[in-house]
Amino acid sequence: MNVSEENLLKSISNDALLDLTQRYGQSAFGFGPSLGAGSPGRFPLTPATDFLSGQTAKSNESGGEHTSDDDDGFDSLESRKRGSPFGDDKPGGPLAKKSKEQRSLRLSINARERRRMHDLNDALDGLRAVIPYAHSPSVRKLSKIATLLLAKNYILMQAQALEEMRRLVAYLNQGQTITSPIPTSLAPFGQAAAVYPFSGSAIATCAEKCSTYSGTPSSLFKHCNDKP
DNA sequence: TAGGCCATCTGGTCCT
DNA sequence: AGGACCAGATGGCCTA
Repeated sequence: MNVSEENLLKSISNDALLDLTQRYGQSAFGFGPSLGAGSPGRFPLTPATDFLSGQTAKSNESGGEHTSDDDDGFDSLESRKRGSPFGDDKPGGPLAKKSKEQRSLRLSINARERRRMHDLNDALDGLRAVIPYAHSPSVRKLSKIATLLLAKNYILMQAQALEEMRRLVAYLNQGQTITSPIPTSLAPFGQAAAVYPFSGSAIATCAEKCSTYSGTPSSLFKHCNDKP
């Protein structure tokens, strides 16, 4: 991945954070409105434990979700519905010339693989559910690769936010007081503005970001219906 | 219509 | 031996 793509993901994740903040409020991120009156929504802290527990719950769900679809009936049905590229249940298919035992084994392996991929997709859906991005019907579902890249960026940003908070706590523990509102030049929050490279209006449109990173040949903008 | 994304099948490899 | 994992191939669907 090149540098511009990383910048792009940074912009997407920050936009997504703002989107969630606006729709669900700061309480959705695990801290109250009293923190940082001068920068509302700038530091959406999600406790790592919550994030992890949410994933675990989803993982358990998906684990027991597909325990009954490993029969051949499901196999054929799904193959037809999705459009099996090999048509293995047709008379002229590749499995037709194999013995009944081999065919049965192959169908069993196919069903297992299908179930495995479904579990993987369930896990990806769980990841999409906890990643802050626009979940509205007008926005296309994140692709698999975009989901993974965005999740990575989100984790990095959360780690950075946590580090900033630690620094702020350490700063406060030194016995110094901070007047309200917190000046943007204050060290712990100074980097927040650097992370979010767009206007101070706190609502950066997709169009704004697309124009900012217009030189980036990336398919990740496909979810954006607001291109300039 | 081309390209992106996806689901599925398949054979190979590794692990238990 | 059986299951998990992986990558390649293939075809369907959707969008620009």
